[in-house]
Amino acid sequence: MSKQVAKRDGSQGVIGSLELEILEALWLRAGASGKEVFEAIKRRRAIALTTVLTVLERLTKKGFVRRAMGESVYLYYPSRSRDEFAALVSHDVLKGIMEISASGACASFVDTLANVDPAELDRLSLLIDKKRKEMKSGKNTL
Amino acid sequence: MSKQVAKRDGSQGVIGSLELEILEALWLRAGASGKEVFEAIKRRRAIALTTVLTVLERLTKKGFVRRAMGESVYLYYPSRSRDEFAALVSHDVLKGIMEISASGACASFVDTLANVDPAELDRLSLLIDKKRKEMKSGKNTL
DNA sequence: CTTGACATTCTACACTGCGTCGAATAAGAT
DNA sequence: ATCTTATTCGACGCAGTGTAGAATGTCAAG
Repeated sequence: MSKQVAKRDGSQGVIGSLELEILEALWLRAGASGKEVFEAIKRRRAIALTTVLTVLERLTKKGFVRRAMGESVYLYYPSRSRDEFAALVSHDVLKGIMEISASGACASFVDTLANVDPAELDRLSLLIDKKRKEMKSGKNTL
Repeated sequence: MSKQVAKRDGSQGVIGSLELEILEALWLRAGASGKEVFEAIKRRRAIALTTVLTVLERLTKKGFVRRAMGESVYLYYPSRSRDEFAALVSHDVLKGIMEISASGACASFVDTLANVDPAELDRLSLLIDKKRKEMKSGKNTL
């Protein structure tokens, strides 16, 4: 139902902060054990091992993390690269926002990108051009 | 703490589906009474008047809607245009996603935009150019 | 002044996602 | 068997959202 910026109704509103923290840890250290991830997070703040394990499990259930038995303990791997992950989680929310107002979304996107990583503006331009060509040629095949 | 795609911890994960539905109603019909909004929503699905009123109040509290006394009943107005709203709610989530991976966010953005509103791609190009100029000139003033 | 009709506010329940863990259980090592 | 470490279960709390009935306020007709 309704546009997709919305939470509830199946769309899962991005991701939680600890989940992300843990993903970051795994991107740095793929193939870490639960305990290792725990140690990494613990360095920054108080947290219990089981908390980390629980979240690791939830991430696995969501498909963002994959688990495999190591020599003696389970090891966790991010199942998507940073880029893939970012693209994936942004898709729904982006779509929802664009359906409200594509131009508003664009404005906000450019502003934010200019703040976060100005150099990326150039690459964005190239991406757009590439996309346009892609669409033009695609049109004939449809 | 941590990046801002996350919910909880202050970032408010976009917006709910009914909230959005009601905002849409107000964008079409600014200055509607609670009852009128209710009628509009009711046309599409079963819902109680008080539900609509409650959400209208929450939206008011969040600053997305403003209320003023009409001749005999309160009237509700969107306090931001579609565009403004879209830009606003996208800002945080965009920032969070870009901090994970700007290039992933860009890729997803272009793809999604191409799907939702291809014509907007051109305008996005222009926006980027404009932004770049703006930044070049701004640099000297800093 | 009393009664109704309508408008607005209060209060509250349910459900979900996420952060948070302790307790229970399993699997080895000694 | 027992001690240790790894993994799983089950729970709690909290916030945001959808949901709406009950209570209260307001005002005009009788």
